[in-house]
Amino acid sequence: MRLVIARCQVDYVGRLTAHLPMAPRLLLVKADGSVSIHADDRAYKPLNWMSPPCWLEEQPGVWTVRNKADESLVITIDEVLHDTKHELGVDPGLVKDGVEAHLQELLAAHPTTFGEGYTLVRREYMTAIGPVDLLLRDAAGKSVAVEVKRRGEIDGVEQLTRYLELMNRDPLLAPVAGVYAAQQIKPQARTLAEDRGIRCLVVDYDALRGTESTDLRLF
Amino acid sequence: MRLVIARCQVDYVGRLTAHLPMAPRLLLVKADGSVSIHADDRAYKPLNWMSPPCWLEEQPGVWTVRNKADESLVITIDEVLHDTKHELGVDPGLVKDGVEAHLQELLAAHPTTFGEGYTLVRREYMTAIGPVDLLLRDAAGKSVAVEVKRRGEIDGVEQLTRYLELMNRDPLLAPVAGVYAAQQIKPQARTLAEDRGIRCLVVDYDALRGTESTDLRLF
DNA sequence: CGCTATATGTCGCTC
DNA sequence: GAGCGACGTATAGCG
Repeated sequence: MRLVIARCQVDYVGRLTAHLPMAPRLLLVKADGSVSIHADDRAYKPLNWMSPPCWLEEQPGVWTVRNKADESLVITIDEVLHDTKHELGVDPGLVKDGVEAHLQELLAAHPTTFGEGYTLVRREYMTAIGPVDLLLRDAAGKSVAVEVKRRGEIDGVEQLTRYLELMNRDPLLAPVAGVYAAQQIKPQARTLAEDRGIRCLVVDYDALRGTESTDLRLF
Repeated sequence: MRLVIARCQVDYVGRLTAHLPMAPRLLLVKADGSVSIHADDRAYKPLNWMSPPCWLEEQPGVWTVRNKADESLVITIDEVLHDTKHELGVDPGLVKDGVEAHLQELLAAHPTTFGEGYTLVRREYMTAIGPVDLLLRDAAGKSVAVEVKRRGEIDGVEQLTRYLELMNRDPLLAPVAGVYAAQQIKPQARTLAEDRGIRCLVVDYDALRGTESTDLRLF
């Protein structure tokens, strides 16, 4: 990783055209060839950048970064204030906990969370407009489509509504009931869901994980 | 802006829980108090971060960054390999030249792109739930609502559907037809749109701009 | 490689 | 502060 502090001007031409007037900034050149330009505010977002794969051509006073799509980032350097290089190696990577995938996994493993006698048919059940998170059958054998979200907001209800509309036209599945399962459901989302006959289920992630470890202890 | 290269371990507890094992990384501390942790790849996204407003408490070997929502980032530092500070001042900021607004503008100027005899009623036609990008009338005088997007995805169809539902309740407008206009329309979005009776129109931005310059030459 | 859903999305605007 | 839409969204996962 190379760290350069320099007075520079930046011109991006690609999906849009953007220009940064001459000023001191951080230029970050990473081992994968990517380049980003940071100002002294905002943690997350660089002012400008080029994602890998891309190639940096360095000439005195002008850096040009290009990618396959012929987007370009031209960095005109007026004065270099700092320039160091550091070997970091490959990062072991981030371990996340509490994301949607894990929640879906837990619910798939414990379909009775949705009710007595519920069984799992499929995770990621494919439809023409995308995959339904969980397809279950209730005790009576009726199809139940489940949309899983960490935070239940209105767009998740829309998503499930689309799936239900489509699935209910399939005579092999219909009638299909809908359940919106999330760790937290916003009032607006709940109102819309219930108005459409979709059941809302607030899932206690820690309790579910607890069940999991209880199972592990039992067997 | 402070640049620190250090062997560190990071633990984030907040909207989710995340952990980074001990490894050398870049710690970026900005003037606004924000902190981000970068590996030697990916230009855009830090491995972990805390956005401003937030506060860094530095103790020997342990940095703790906290925000109002009581999210926390704990950085355990094993070894500091580099530590420099640089005054950058306030950035003059980015100048963008967008595409999206221009596309709407071009279509408004050339309503016959949608069909023979089409005329523009209004751009940004206000409804109770937001502005419709374009309101047109076809050759027969029937209302046509247009949603313009650079890339046509499914949420644009939902948006247009909501507008159409509302507008079709207005006796002065109804019946209102819908057109989804974009430079590119994803198959999923097309399927949903056509299923709802919404016409999809793929717009050639360059051709349209070409028409524009032809017009300019003619007059 | 292309497509789709997710994101600690972030950012900027309106209400 | 919440809600909504755009973003050069980026990025991961799967066919």
